Amino acid sequence: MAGRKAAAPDPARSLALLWGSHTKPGRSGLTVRAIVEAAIALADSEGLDALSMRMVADRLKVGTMSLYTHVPGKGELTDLMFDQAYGDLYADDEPVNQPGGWRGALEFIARRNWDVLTAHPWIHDVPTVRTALGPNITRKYEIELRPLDGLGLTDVEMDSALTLVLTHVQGTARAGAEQLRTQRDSGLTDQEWWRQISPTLTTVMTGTNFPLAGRVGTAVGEHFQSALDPAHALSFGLTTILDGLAQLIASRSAVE
Amino acid sequence: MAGRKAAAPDPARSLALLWGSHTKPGRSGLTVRAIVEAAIALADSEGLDALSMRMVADRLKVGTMSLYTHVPGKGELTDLMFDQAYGDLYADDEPVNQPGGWRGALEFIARRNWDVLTAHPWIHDVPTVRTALGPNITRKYEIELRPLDGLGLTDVEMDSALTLVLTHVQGTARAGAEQLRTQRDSGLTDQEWWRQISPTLTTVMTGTNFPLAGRVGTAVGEHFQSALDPAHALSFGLTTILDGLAQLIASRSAVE
DNA sequence: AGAGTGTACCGTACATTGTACGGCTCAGGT
DNA sequence: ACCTGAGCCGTACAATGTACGGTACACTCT
Repeated sequence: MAGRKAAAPDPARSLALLWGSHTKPGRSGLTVRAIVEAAIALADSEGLDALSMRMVADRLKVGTMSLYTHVPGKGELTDLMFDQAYGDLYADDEPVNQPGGWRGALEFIARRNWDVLTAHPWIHDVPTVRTALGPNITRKYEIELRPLDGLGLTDVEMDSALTLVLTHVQGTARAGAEQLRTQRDSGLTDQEWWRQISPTLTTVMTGTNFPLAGRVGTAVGEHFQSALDPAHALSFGLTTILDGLAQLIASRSAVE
Repeated sequence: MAGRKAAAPDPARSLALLWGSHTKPGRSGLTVRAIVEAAIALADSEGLDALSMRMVADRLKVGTMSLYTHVPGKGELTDLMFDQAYGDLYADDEPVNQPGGWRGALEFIARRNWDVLTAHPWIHDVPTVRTALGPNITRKYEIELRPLDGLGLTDVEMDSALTLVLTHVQGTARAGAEQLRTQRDSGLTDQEWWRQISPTLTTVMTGTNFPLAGRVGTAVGEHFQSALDPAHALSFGLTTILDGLAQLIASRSAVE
């Protein structure tokens, strides 16, 4: 590719795009929204790498370069896709309404974020740091902070706690997505793959001595029929993190 | 690109490469090790996307296609780079020797992993699930499990606890790396960038109402001079996670 | 010494990418 | 009826991973 990275070169332009309505169609019916939706559909099934401007254009029965009338480039398009993907995260229900107080709310947040990341695994490949200012993302941040307000935490602590939970969900979901993608690409399940490399591995590892790795790795493999079980990692980590946060919150309300 | 993804098509071949010694040079002095080291050096400074087979070959004063005599493709090369990057993680010291028991050991593990990820940010872009069987990675797993053995945890719990810590470190380091890369690509610090989009943002957000997001976001921004502070996120999250693990471990030894 | 052989090396070619550039075409205003 | 501007798009280019086929060198065997 000859052009730039995936970073959007003009942040102000991106912002305007993000917050605009984009409902007026051109003379062939092309809309920013339609482009974004087509791109998301393709990315869902093919991945972000496989997503090309040509593919999006073909799906919309439009010339490739017509997309550039509505969207400055691929970077901005992925920004738009990202915000859009979080569009109806909390459309039906809110964390703050869940039973179980802040703990139940954070579990709800984790679950919903997990669902989005599972439905749109390409999100992991979007550079997100400065994109976090689209309307849906901002709204998401607002809603997710609510159950943490009024617990005695400082503002910075509220953000840290939320970030911790979201980072955990993202990391775990990413590992799961990678696992799935590898299985799909290779056409082999973890078990089949393991069986295929097993002889080579034993050959190669004779003379080495990794007793703990062997014991624990085997235990994990037998327990989950795989080297990792994302669902288990999610719940184990979440429980541990919430236990830790409970201590922080308790210490704060004790002072109060 | 015309070829396949970044996934290695032949796992057994990859394994043999990973565990081989690769010290015998060809008639132009080319070695697998030299190729991997050149690739790592380039990736460190330019990133994994910018790393191309041509660049590696140029750096080694060799024709591009000569690399393919030693390495099947780019996918396998990144696998090798990955394992190599973790080569001397614990060369001088081991987690189990640290003061502070399992807690001190996990803090040491987190710190060392953080250092590697900071030195080699491209690691975040390597698909890792099935690569985790190189000699250095296996050794790393063995060493990192040691401080968790004998605490009353099951084998699966030991793996889960370690995975939790490593996932946290990785997620946080990734966010930090993304932040740095965005700054470098755009040539703008977070503050400059914020100043640049600020007017557009206020224009666009008039009429919306996000009191919490505004309050907390502002507090975070003022506290860290940025939207996120990776070092703080690392230590906050680690403390919380270790507090949570302490409860699990205490409950196990109470039963014992 | 000479011949033969396998392997290291590499030049060229191709499909695929994002997008710059410049031309075409049509809707709406005058 | 004509002009203008914007939507649309065909072509071109630089860069990518690597398949393919050729070249040249270091051996072994006679």
